[in-house]
Amino acid sequence: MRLSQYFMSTSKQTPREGQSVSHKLMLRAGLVRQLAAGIYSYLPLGYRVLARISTIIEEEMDGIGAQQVLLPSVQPASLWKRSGRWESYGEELLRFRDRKKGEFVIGPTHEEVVTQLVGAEINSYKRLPVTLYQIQTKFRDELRSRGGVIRTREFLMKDAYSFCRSEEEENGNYQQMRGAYGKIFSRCGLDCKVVEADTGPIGGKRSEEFIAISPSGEDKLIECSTCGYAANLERAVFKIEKEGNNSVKEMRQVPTPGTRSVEEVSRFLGSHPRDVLKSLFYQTEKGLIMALIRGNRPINESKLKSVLKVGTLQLASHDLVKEKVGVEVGFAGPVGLDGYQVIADGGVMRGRNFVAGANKKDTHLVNVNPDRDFQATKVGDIGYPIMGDGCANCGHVLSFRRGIEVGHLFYLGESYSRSLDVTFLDEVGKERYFVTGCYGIGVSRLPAAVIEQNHDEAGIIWPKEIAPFHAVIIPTTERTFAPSRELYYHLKEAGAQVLWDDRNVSAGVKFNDADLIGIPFKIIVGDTFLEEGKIEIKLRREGTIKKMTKNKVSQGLKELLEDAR
RNA sequence: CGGGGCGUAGCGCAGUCUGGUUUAGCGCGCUUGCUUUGGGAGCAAGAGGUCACCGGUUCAAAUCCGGUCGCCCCGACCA
Repeated sequence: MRLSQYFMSTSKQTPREGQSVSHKLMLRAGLVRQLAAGIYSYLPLGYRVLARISTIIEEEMDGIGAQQVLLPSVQPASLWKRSGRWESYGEELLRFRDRKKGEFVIGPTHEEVVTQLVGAEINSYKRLPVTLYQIQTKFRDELRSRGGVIRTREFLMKDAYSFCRSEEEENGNYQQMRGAYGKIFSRCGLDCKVVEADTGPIGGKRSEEFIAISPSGEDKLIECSTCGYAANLERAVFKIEKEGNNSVKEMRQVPTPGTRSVEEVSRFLGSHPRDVLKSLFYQTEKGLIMALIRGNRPINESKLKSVLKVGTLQLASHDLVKEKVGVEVGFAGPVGLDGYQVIADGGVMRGRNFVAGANKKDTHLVNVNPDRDFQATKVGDIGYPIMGDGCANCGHVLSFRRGIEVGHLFYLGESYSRSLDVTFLDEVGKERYFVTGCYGIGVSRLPAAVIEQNHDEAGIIWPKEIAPFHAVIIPTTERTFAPSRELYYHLKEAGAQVLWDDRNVSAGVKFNDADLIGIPFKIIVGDTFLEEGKIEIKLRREGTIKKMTKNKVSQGLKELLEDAR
């Protein structure tokens, strides 16, 4: 491609919207442009990267026998009503009506469509198992998009769905898919960690995420370096620190004027936050409940939801608590609290002599002890891990990292085939529900994740498998323009993906643009060629230069593409 | 949805507090010409603006007041 004709615009300045490294670089390199909040256009350079990533995905999916399809993004509401997600998916599901007033959605995911399709086509165990996949645009009406292309409302996703005869068969499928995902991300040049994950609104029994490690990622994960346990923070289980065997003391009231937060109370009374009981009221469909946890640990609301077996959960407002319970927030506690469920974190039950609200303004209780002074309705794990917590398997101290979720594996079991009532006939002629799994990759988020892990001050450093072009030919002076042109046509004919920077600008501009857009190799035709008859190939990542005669360049490039990452 | 910020040329910004000194300015980019060309060149001449939108106050509004919309960041929520 001649650069003078290419629809590319690079910029020295970062547009105001750019915050994260990848977002800034994607805008400066002209890969994407924003059209509206969370909605992006891909320019030729950005699209080429997506196309190369898609090719890798297709190769690996085809490699494990998955078959590519294309499903509609506009889907009838009736299908979503059947699965129950018309109600449960919430505001994120974009709904609209057509001219005949029929209700539709823009698909945020495709379990309904694909399950319906397979159910209609396949009636016999003889045609199972089957895995279908597509690379297609999804729309989820996120509350807030962020990080450029990392969290958008419209995005490109690879989604695969497998239909099996048995759990065992689906397990095998899951493992194959997990292997393929590992290959895909490593070919894209990503350093990923596989973690146990929360299933979210997709549902199902078990899931794992591939997280691309990056400090600017929005997901947090914990890892154990000893036994290898790794999990998304949302899902993480952990071992709580051991407790000293303190003797139980006599409970008494103390005045604590104006100290509401755990921090204020612990400072006022000179105790550690872990010895203060954080008592929070939540509003649920089962009414108001109190969640109880030690003051140094945040509450994990999704765990709380599952302990309570409720679908929605919201921290109750100060006014509501005052009105219903008659207590000022900040002075509420479990002692003497009648008529409300108290859900206590496991850690609470092990402690002794806590500080807790006295359900009386400006007053707390000290030496509060579980069982003696209050009863928990339920005890469960409702906390997030914090620094210093140990691995649930081996007890070793856990470490914390951040990352970008790039892939997600779900073992669904029969959940969708049951809710949509699709079945096949097994070997003995019995009607059975399909055992399914679904598998996603955030395709349009991948370039951002790759850039987060592969860049320097000058710009992007594309791993060679997903680079938009392998090399850019740069004539540095007018006198080397003609030989560079000759080389360009020669390489193009040999099948190389090359850009030819035929623009009438200084060599510095060409070098800087080539670095910014991250092309792996710069093929420089300059003074060295005039003086020694040698072309230089400069490696983007390493910065090293290889010199060779003009007729060796084609072979040289081929070799470089094979060994460099 | 709660909190914070922003909206002036294609992009980045100044001007807004304290209304009039501006024909709304600067840098980058863009166009034309000449000179340049191994790491973001120089000179000269140009093009480009409903100051987000609607309404109000005023002799006078980018500037003050009210409303609306859009976008970004933190949180909540979520692949």
